[in-house]
Amino acid sequence: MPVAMLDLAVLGLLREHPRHGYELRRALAELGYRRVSFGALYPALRRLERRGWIEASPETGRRRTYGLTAAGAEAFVELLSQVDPEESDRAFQTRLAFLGRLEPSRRIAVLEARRRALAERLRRVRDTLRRARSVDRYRRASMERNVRTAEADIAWLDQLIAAERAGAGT
Amino acid sequence: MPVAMLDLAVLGLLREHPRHGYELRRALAELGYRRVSFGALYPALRRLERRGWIEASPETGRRRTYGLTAAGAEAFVELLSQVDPEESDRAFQTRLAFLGRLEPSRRIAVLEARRRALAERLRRVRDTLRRARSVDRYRRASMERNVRTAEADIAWLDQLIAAERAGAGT
DNA sequence: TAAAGCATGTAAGAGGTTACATGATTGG
DNA sequence: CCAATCATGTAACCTCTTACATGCTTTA
Repeated sequence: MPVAMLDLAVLGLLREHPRHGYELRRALAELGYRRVSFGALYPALRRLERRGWIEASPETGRRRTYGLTAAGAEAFVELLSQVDPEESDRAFQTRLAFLGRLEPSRRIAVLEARRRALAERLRRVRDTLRRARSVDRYRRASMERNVRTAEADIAWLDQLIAAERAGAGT
Repeated sequence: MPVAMLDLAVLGLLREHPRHGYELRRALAELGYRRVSFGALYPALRRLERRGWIEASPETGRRRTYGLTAAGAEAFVELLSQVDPEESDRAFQTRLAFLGRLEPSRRIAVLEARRRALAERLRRVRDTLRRARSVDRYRRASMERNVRTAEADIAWLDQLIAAERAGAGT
């Protein structure tokens, strides 16, 4: 069950306040989503509505303004808490953007799950690098980059976890 | 026309020598693809065959062994050379894995196109960071990570480009 | 008044996922 | 002999992309 990150982002944004599709697109861009197409966004809204996670308020002019339902708020916390070990950096970034909306204990669990996943990835990448003797220099460069990036991300997560434990306020 | 990276990887691997599906899956894993599903792989082989880019040699037992055609070799170089500015790190990594198969001048063009795309990304991310005053600390942490990562990747590309210009042999 | 931006949507098609189905071969 | 691995595939479903369609409002 890989969570659709667009769904998570939409729920998270509607948790802040009701919005219509076009407005969501702008907010998503600020979250770092490079222009979500309408062919992705509007069907996603229908999907979430069908599941009872969001609902449209009476239309104001041409706009369909959606708000989060109670079930949606629950689903949001659930989706946000489930870290998939294989999830991409991009997906984790979406998760992180809404981490402040979770209770502190759940936040730490998410950060630690991500840290474990990265540590495992680092282990695998180092292993591949060790076993690969005569690989082409581009492949080697790419593997070395993977090691470097994973190390930097783990150190970064450690900082976030430490700050979280220190119980910093926003 | 966003290039399907799986297609590119398959063409690149078959350029080395003919392989059957199951074997391709193993080779893809070594390239860093976390287990490509058969429901993705076999249809991809059919697709490439339909386009005349690969062809199966007479079957050996249960295996269908595919090789690259002349048209496939041409398509491979074409696909490998076209860097999409929006392409993900993951996609670029696939491209990089086969960069050694391009002529040196094209290699540099690919690396520089990627560098330009990253520089542009960095510019945007810095801009967002500057304009974002009162963002939540997780979002800020994530933006700062983006800046750091982009800077590291640009420096890394600069090294690759310099090595390329120096005309290093494999 | 024309262009750009606001606003919502549909249709076709590509490509991916999971689950299912089949059967041979190899190793403990 | 049973489990794992080799090997190929299909079917249903999901989500995304691009392109198209419509029409209002603001600004140069």
